[in-house]
Formats: sequence, C-alpha cells, structure tokens
Amino acid sequence: MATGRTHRPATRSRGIPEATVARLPLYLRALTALSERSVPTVSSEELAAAAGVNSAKLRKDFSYLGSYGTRGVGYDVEYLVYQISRELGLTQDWPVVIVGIGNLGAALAGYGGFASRGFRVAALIDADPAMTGRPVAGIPVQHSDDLEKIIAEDGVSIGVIATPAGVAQQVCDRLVAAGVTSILNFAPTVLSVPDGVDVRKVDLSIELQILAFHEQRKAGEEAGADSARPAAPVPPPAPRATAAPAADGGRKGPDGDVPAVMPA
Amino acid sequence: MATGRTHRPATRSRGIPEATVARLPLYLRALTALSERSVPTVSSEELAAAAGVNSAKLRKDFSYLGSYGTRGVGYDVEYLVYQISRELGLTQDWPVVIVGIGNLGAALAGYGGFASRGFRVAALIDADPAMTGRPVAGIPVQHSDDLEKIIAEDGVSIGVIATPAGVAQQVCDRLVAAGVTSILNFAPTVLSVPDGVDVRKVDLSIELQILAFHEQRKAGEEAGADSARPAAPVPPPAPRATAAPAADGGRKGPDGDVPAVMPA
DNA sequence: ATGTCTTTGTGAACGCGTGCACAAAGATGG
DNA sequence: CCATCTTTGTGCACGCGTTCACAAAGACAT
Repeated sequence: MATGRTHRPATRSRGIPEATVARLPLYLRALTALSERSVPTVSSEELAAAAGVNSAKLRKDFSYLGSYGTRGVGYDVEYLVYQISRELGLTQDWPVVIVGIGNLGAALAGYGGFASRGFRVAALIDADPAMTGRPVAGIPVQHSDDLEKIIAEDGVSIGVIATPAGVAQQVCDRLVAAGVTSILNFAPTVLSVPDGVDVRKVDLSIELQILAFHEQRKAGEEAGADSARPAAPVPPPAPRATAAPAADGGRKGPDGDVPAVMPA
Repeated sequence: MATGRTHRPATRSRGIPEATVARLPLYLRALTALSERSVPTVSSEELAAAAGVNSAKLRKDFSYLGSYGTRGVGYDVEYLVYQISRELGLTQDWPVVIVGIGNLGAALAGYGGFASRGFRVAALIDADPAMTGRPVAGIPVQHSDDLEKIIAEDGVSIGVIATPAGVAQQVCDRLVAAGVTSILNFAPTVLSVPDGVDVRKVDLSIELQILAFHEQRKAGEEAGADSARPAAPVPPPAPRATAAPAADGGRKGPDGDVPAVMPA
C-alpha cells in the first residue's frame, strides 16, 4: 500500500469518502477490462470479485456517485466507465512533470498506465547536466533550471518527485512555488507543503517492512515464544543528564535519510 | 499510497493494530536519521513532527510495543531503533526475489532502501532469455525456468512482482507454490492467493488518479457548478435484453489489463 | 526531601469505514 | 395484469482508528 494523504484530515470532499475515492480507480480498471471484452453489463457481485472487494462495499461506493445501476440487471459497463472517469477527473488531460530521472524516474516515464488514464508526461526534469537533452522513453530530459518555466508554460498542476531524499524538499518547494498543487512523492522523506497542496507518497521500502512484520509473525507462530534470539536486547539505558534540545532549524526536516531513491 | 492488504481482514496480529504496523517504518526512518546525527533522545512531539504524524498517535503506537519512554525526558533513540527493528523483523536477513526485470524491476534492484533495512536481493528473474546472465545493479539476471530452484535454495519467502499484468497471476502462483508467503505486487492486477499468503500492492497509476480527483475538486471549487462540460453525458442507456453471464473461467481474473508495467 | 516542571501512557469519546441483511425496484414470464 | 425472481440501494450495528485531555511518573532544582 502506498500510504497517506497529508492535509485535509478527514474532510470527505463533497460527500464522497476518501476510502471510496481510493477504490474508484480499482473499479475503473476492472470495468475497462470488461469493456474491452465487450461485456455490456455486470452485477455488483461480479464486478466486486474482479476488483477484489466486497460487493456490499462496491454498491455503497457507487451509491455515493448516484444511482447508476438497474435493479435485477446490474450496471451498464460503458456508462459506469464514463461516470467514474468523470468523477475522477480523467475526462480531461493532466500534464505531469517527473523530476529526477534515475532508474525509477525512467521507469515512470515509460509507464503505460499513465497515458491510458489521461495523464500526459509533459516533461522530464533532472539536475544532472549530463542528462539534459538525452531522450528517455522518447522524451528529452530538461534541466532543472527550467523547472519554473516548464510548469508555467504547460500549465502543469501535478508533479512526481523521484529524486534522492536529500533534495526532495527543495524540489517540492520549487514545484509548489511554480504552481503545482498535487505531488506524488517517491523519495523517502516527509514533505511539508502549504495548505491546499496534496501530497501522496509511495515508499517501496515501507511496503517490504510491513510484509516482513507479518512474515516474522507467521514464522514465529509456533516457535520460540518471546525470547530474544538476537544478541543484544539492550536494557533500557540510563538516560543522559540533559535532554538534547535537537534544535531543528525550521522545517527542513529529516532530509538526510540514508539511501536515495535514485542517484539521478 | 500503496494500498491494501488482502486477507486477514482485520485480525490485529497480537495486539498491534495494522495501522500502527504501517507507521512503524515511518518512525524507524525518522529515528535512523536522528541516530545518525547522534541525537540521544527525542520527545514524542519532536519525533511526531519528523514523521509527519500526530504526537498522541505516536505515543499510542509505541504503547503497543511496551513502555519504552521516560516521562519528562522522551525516548532513547538507539533503544527505540532497536525495538522497532526487532518488532518489524528487520534484525534478521530477508532474501527477496524480484521477478520481471524491466525498467521498474531494474529500479527496484538498484534501490538502496532495501539493503539498509535488512532486505537482500537474492535474485533477479526474468522470462526473456536475452536478459539471462546480464547483470542489473550488479546482480546477474536468471531465467524464470529456474524460479522454483532459486526460491528453494535461498529460502526466499518474499517475492516482488514487476512483470506485465498479463503474466502476474501465473508468476504469483509459481512463487506461492515454491514457498513464497509474502508478495509485493507492482502489476496492475488483483492477485488471488491462498490463505496464509500476504499480498501488498503498489499501483502507480492509482495514486495519480486519486490526486487528479482532488485536483479537479480544487479547480472546480468556484467555477461551473455541476453542468457537464465534456461532450457526452450519455443518458442512462436502455438495458439489453439478456444480461451477459460473463462466464469467467475459474479465477484467472481480469488479467488482460491495458498496459503492462514493463515490457520486460 | 520536597516542589515544580516536563513528558509519557492511557481512558474515553467520537467519527469513519465495513458488512449484514432486507426492503424496494425493476425485469421477465405467463 | 399479476407473480416471481434477480439485483440494487441503504438502514443499521459494530469495530477500528484517531484525537483529546489528564493523571501518573519521573527528572531536576533548591
């Protein structure tokens, strides 16, 4: 799971719960597949199975959008595809910039799932002059000096950050200052942004750590009870005299995280 | 946000809530950064700010692990790093295989965040014979014919799927049959797995779609009220005579999704 | 030793999300 | 036109997660 929204604590935007919004793309994908097989209608049961969710949940989700089903029959596939697309804002074109063209940035640039959903890679941006002009996935990389100009000219409102963690906040600041109001962050850092800007983050290592937790549980289910096998349990240490004030200069935050996503 | 667990509906594993488990890696990252700056202790307030969460939430999260703080002082950084690492199972070595070495698979193979958290890339596997033997991120790619052998020999229990959507379920089945019990799925498909196997998925395009939803809302906040600007609202269509049975052959599911993550 | 000050740990209230179960709606057949 | 059958849409209850607010615990100064 890529996690967390940032601001907008629980403000269900106009009656559509966040949890529902997060599932709409799932339904859309399943519906698109059905559409390509020319299936005219689906029941909530079938569609729920295809999307991997509960059918009651799916019906309730759709009920937030309106009454688009027909009792005794199901949902019209094409119509539902359109309605969900419209609700998600995919009927319009969304120019996107990707900043940080390392391995990950390059993978994102070539990802087919974007274009097919109305997202258009407007520009690839990297700080390395050696990258400038080199085509990645058919798009020439531009230097980060031109970041503001690119965003302004193309009217970009969505930015993807695939830089090393150390520079992610700076990049974020520049994107926001230039007019970007939605950011997808792949750098392992907590970004701070002003109100009105949405941030979603994807941290690959976090997902693995969650899996490891469950894996460990499965392994230790019927084994050694609780005795610490590793060497040093380290008893609760004697606290130092003065608590470190940890004078953090403003909001620069914990940028210097260990590994960078990409050496860019 | 990478989303969703699959099975184990809400079974809080041994008293630690899922939501808390999902945040532990976040705390660990912030603590590691502090540790590298040789900060001896942190208050819940400071650490919460660094991790981007509420301080009360953080304290409650830690309370599930035990009473590791000192009132009036805060938490000992090193000790907490150790405790969280142990809880997440990061004190042991986790061999991981990555299947599907396209752009994304290659990016994952070179991702520094894995090794530093106790994850070791045991093998890279791809179905393309042309890839076999070629080193990616210093690790030679092996052919998928040897998948079962590799998993058995290395005792791999965690698999990463970065293949095109069309083959993800087959790959998943082979991984599970070979003994893998945790899967991180990057392919845009719903994987079906037997009980006891954990699946987490990361869908890049879903994250963007969620951002687009909020972006659209922000844009249309004070504009045209509800009148559909796009061309075809498509009135609720006249339903066909017979509902399509959509005879789905078993659980193969909606594999043929539009774009593949990687042409591998 | 006593008082003050800081910070943890948690009881309790609240809100969101989920899932059950069923009534209403419509299709279909006679 | 009526009966039956399917499937939606939703009222309701329950449980998890979040947040507030505060008492208890310990550090520190005098």
